Amino acid sequence: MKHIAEPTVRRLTGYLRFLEAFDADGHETISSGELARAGGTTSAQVRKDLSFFGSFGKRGLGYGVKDLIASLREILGLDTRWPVVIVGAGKIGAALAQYRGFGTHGFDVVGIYDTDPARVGTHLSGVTVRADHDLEGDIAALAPRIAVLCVPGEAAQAALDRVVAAGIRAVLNFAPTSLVAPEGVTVRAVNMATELEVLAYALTNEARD
Amino acid sequence: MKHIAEPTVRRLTGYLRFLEAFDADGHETISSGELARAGGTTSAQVRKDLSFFGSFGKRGLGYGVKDLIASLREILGLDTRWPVVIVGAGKIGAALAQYRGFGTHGFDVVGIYDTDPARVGTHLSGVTVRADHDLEGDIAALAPRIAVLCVPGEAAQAALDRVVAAGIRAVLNFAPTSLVAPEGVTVRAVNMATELEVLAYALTNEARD
DNA sequence: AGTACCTTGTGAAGGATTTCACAAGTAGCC
DNA sequence: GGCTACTTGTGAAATCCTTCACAAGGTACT
Repeated sequence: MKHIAEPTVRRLTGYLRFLEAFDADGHETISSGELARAGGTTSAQVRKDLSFFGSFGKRGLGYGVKDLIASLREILGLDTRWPVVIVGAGKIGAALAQYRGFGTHGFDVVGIYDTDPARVGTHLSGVTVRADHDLEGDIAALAPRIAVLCVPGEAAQAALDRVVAAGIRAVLNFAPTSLVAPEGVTVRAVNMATELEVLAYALTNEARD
Repeated sequence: MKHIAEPTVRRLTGYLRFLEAFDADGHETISSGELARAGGTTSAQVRKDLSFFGSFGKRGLGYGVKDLIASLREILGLDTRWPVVIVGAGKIGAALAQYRGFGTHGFDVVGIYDTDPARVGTHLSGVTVRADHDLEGDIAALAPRIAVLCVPGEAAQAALDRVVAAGIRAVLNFAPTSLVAPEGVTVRAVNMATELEVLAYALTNEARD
């Protein structure tokens, strides 16, 4: 498969989310134009995005909602469940562990780790916080594919190095630090400070009229 | 000013964050190459990014760390403080209201709103949760420039419409829904589900070797 | 003052992504 | 069956973004 641009993948996830709601509303088919309006893009973009993976619609009719949902799930790799470990049981880590949307989207929290002895042993909706030195052994045993880093910025690079050494190849980083990862490891960052700063820039510089 | 690409702005925030740490370590100057390594890009990219806004370095020497921090703060609009309202005092909204990094990055939470009477009146590190019908009046009185939406997906579009009608032009959306906003309003989304799905895609399709 | 060595700033080239525009396919109706 | 109306899928064009490559400017040292 040719390499697909990240913005494309990101849009596909948006289409999927909208389609699920659209399906729940009882709609049978949808056109690229409707999908575009919901996803904040254009109909040509929608069709191009999908065309990288095949041909899913019927000319004159549009796309079958349920079919397209199934196709997108398969494309995105969501036709299977993904075990996830959370590193760091502070405010963010604890909130994530209890977030139910995790499970409903196909991701299972199989472990959460912290260095603070006061947190180890506490329960967060079904998962028990374990000591951080259990991390490597648990990764070997439970084979999670994704690690979510919820540690302070100073500790983030070290945490990344540990999970990568233990075999993890995909990381979601909540620490406000940019991390360097070896080839073959995908790291994505969720960073409120960055988003707020982009907004501040927009307000400062892109004032219209 | 010519329009600046969003990836550029995003990288600038990363440079700023790294420079602050680099400054705290006592460094006086930095080269585009060092900045590039920290930001996961190339030296040419760093120089090009900065060149859109002027010329900040000394040939042969690099950039003065403190000078560049000041320049970036000004470029990004962070040389002033930004009042922010949070809509929704559930788990995420409450966590954000208590998040201290908000303030240290130049953003002040001036109000937090919820529809649930059980939450109204509770205190979250210095800010009292107010009833959602106070939102419009408070926006008029306190003139926040940014709204952070922490409401459930179903309520997000309505919340956006309300803050936009009240005069807000920049919105950070934590709800897992893509929102449509009128021209001139910048909306950014923070969405863990999307990021996890991008990781699932990467693991599924971009396996190397 | 001259030489060696660095690093910036930037046009130009290259590559990637988005938009355009239209042929081709499908349904519905008379 | 023929006509109309609609929508997809996709090369080609246009736009946007990144990388290249090098002149120009600066320091340090002899």
